[in-house]
Amino acid sequence: MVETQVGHKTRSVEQNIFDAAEEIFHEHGFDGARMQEIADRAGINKAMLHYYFRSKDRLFQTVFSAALDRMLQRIVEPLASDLPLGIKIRRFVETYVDELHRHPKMPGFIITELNRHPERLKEAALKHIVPVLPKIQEQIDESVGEGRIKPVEAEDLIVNLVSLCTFPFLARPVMQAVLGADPSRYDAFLDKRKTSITDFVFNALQT
Amino acid sequence: MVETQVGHKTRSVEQNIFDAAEEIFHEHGFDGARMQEIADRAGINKAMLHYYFRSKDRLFQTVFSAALDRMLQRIVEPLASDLPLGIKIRRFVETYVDELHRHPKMPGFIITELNRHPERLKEAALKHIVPVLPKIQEQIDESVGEGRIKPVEAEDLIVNLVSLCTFPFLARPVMQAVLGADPSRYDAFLDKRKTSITDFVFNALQT
DNA sequence: GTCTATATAACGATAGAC
DNA sequence: GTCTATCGTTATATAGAC
Repeated sequence: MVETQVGHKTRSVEQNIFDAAEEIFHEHGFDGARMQEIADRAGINKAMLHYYFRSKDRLFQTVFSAALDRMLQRIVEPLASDLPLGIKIRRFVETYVDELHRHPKMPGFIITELNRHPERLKEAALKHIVPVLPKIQEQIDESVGEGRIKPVEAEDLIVNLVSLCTFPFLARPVMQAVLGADPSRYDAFLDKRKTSITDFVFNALQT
Repeated sequence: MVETQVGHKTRSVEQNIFDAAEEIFHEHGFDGARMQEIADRAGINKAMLHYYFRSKDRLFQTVFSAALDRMLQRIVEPLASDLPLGIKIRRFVETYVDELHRHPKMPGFIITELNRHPERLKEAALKHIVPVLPKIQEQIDESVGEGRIKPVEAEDLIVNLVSLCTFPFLARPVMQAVLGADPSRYDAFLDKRKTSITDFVFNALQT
């Protein structure tokens, strides 16, 4: 019983550290993050960070891998399903934009850190995403054969979808200012885009 | 003549420092950049950086403002012209993607630093961009009235165009891996997108 | 203007008591 | 496991000779 309690307590502290590290790293990146700030937010001492994660680099790796895996999963999951192409696109945009609303800083975090250290992208993280491309291409070719949509490369279609959804979150400070919108109006704009992106893509594909 | 020489020499050293700082800041961001590395690349001593720019923060501000102004100009210039909407779109995509090929790291640099310090976005930088929106909206409404294109918000169209062009450069490490492409093939993909983006947008607008 | 040498502060990490 | 105290290093920035 004592061991179980200790076990639980340990897991809990480790989780507190992870959660705190996630917030700080997502906000400031690796270079801008301070171990002291993570410790403060976790409500523990700086030495504890090293006790549980040995080094700043290891702690970061843990946070980064979790973020990358989560984002890739959120992108692949709806695209890998067996739904018809149109439903699949609509479903992807809705679920992915919702995810971005929940974690607006994740794409910027991942992209910045990956540009600075491309070696952090492990092969394993991509295993489930590569086979999705040929599958989508099949669906496209099928619909094209039936004369229902215009021909398009699967690569382009997916890159377009992800770009249209992600970029307005990434570039929020500039875009919000350019559109002359306050934060809540820009949030509304982002959410409204769930339908406007879908319409835009559907129109582009329509024969 | 001596003063002129000194003047030239001074401007040249200052320019060397700026160029070096630009490379380092664009690559590592503010937090990751080291004054020593900038000095090394400029071929001068670390103390000189402070002699010419007083502090790391001031040197960064100079580099950042230059980057932001340049990017905004490259986006606004073709959009603010008097060309017909279709030509304008094609022209924008071509010139903007070319600019991105020349400076692939600028969008990531600007976006990262602006997310961390939104206060760095001065009102002045946006003065020339805000009036562009109503103008494009006019052009859209006109073409819609003539039954040549589908109705669309100018905000959405511009955000879509910038997203489609910029994101594949921003997320290069992930996207290149996902598409299973080597660097040169991904460069070809990016360049080919100049026409595929234009086609995609034209199709989306087509009645 | 340009250098060397150094001040000052902050960071990641560890030692050692409890 | 958790703390305090501190080590060793590195960062920005400055002082002062030339």
